[in-house]
Amino acid sequence: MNIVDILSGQLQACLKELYQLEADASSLQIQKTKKEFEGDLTLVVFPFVKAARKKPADVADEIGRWMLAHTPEINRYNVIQGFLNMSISPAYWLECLEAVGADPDFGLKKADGHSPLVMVEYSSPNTNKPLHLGHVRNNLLGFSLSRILEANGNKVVKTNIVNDRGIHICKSMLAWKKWFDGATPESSGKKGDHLVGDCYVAFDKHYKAEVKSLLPADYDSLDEKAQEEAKAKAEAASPLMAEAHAMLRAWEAGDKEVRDLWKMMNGWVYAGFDETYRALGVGFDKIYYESNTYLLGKDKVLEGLEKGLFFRKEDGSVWADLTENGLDQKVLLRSDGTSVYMTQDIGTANVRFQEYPIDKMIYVVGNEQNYHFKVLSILLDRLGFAWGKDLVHFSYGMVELPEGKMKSREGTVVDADDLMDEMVQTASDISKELGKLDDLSAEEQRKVSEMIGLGGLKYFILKVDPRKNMLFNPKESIDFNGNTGSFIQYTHARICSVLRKAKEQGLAMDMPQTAVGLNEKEVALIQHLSKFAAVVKQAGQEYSPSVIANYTYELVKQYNQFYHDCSILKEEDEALRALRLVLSRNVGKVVRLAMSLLGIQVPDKM
RNA sequence: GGCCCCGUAGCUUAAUUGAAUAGAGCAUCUGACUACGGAUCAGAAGGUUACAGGUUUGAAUCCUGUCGGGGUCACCA
Repeated sequence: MNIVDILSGQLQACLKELYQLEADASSLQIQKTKKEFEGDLTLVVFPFVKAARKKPADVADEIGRWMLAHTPEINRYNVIQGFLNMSISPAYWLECLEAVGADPDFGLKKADGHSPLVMVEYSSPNTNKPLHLGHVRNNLLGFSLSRILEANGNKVVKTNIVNDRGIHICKSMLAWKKWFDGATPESSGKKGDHLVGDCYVAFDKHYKAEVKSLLPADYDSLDEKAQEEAKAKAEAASPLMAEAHAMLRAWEAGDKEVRDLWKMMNGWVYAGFDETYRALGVGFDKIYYESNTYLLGKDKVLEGLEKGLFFRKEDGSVWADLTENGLDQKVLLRSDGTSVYMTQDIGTANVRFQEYPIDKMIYVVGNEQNYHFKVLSILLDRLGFAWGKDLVHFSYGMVELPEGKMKSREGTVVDADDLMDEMVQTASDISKELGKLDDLSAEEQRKVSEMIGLGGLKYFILKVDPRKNMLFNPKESIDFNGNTGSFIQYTHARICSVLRKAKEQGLAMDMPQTAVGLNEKEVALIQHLSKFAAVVKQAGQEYSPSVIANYTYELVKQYNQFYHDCSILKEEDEALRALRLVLSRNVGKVVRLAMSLLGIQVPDKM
């Protein structure tokens, strides 16, 4: 049992006895004692001062005396103003340390028959261009989130909805037909998604040139408003765009030639995406395609219309009135009866619910769609989906670059594949320069470089609070100092090395039976270590990998301080050495576990 | 303009959701190489948490206003 739970149980009894207070566990503020004070855990007593009708320090002292008398885990206490600092007995910390090693699933909760089924949607790419840095954040968050939810005892279905239809794909298709001379991934030596992305860029280039040629001769001399109008007119008159729209209509009508081209080009893209996903280390349990689901929401909307949940305007379009929720009206079906984005999401939700008994749905989608998901939640709830009201939009901020924003038009996007290659290459270069991997085979060197390069990238992105916009600096992310993935990986590799040497020398690595004294740093380390389970739980509730990341960094930092403070292998006191080896092994175990929740591999040697 | 999010050291960022002197890393400066892996460790310096009020025993955190940045307000997805 967690020490905080033990203390909070005792404190509840204490408060009842002393002040007749019924305090629930959540109202007790137990926190780690600041390092400048003596003690391990601190109770904030201010909330009880009123009921006790005494000075804060007196209340704290009274509670402290009671706790010391009734709680074997506490061996000392001191009071500073309204803060009660309690010291935990070393025997308890040793028990904790042993518990970490003894439980093979330490910190993880297994799913059982009663576990909720959570579906996590993430990635959701368009098939007209390759994945970029923004997708990387999405994929890493979605994947890590799924792992954290699993660690909390949920059954998780990872899902991806691929936006494989629409005008943007037609643009790529049209460009390929016109200007690419039958190029294929094989013939061009390009990854399929990149080739299709090139087509898209080519369309945009030609289209822009075309629009420019359609502008009136006196365009430059017009005022701003007139320029806008002239431009809109030119865009509307563009034959290229008209052709793309014609293609979309042909696609929707099931035109064989268009569909075949569409299938071929999407096939290229999927092969390319698979490669990127594999490199990133993410995956899915179920993939939905929008070409299969984009017509589905209509029935649900019409059903809602019949029930009087929605209303029809004179022109035939169907709307939801959200004014009672403080929002405005939202269109659900166009006047020609066709679906909009929102309708599709309703349809997709319906299909998912039929295929899986979902208890909770989590959408990992950028924060520019906050409004959309607010509306979706209300609509699903109205339509009777049990999880509609509580659907989670795991909203994350944009990734910016030191040079400014990523704009696909200006070519300042960072391509996911290029980025990963670059990171791995940098990791390899630095390792070689330092001569770290000299005794490994070329194959092992490549693997380790991959782990380090990708680990740096993943950790850099995951350690930041997902809600915030973040600045990605490729150079800093591969830094080997400070709060970085490689620093954590390095420490893990060194722990492995220590354990290897201990084994070679035949040193004991079991919990000593005789009493062993613990110094401050060791206690702090064990205390932090034993917090792991609580951190995983917290991360699951907040849906935030950054909680795990920052915890792991703190643990590794503490270990390094402990490591430099003592000679583990050269220690002469056998029992103490064994204890320190156990400590090292358990830190290694927890680091490996925590990193696996982030989807980051840790090498034994690097 | 309406609504939503954000503003923390020069830079990148934490803060157990309201607690003690706001914690790290980078960069800068100083120290430690008989290294069980120095891709390390110890230390210095750097803050009126955008600003102004308010609530509270206590505010980076909650409320109001101002300024600054972003997003969103399509019969696009």
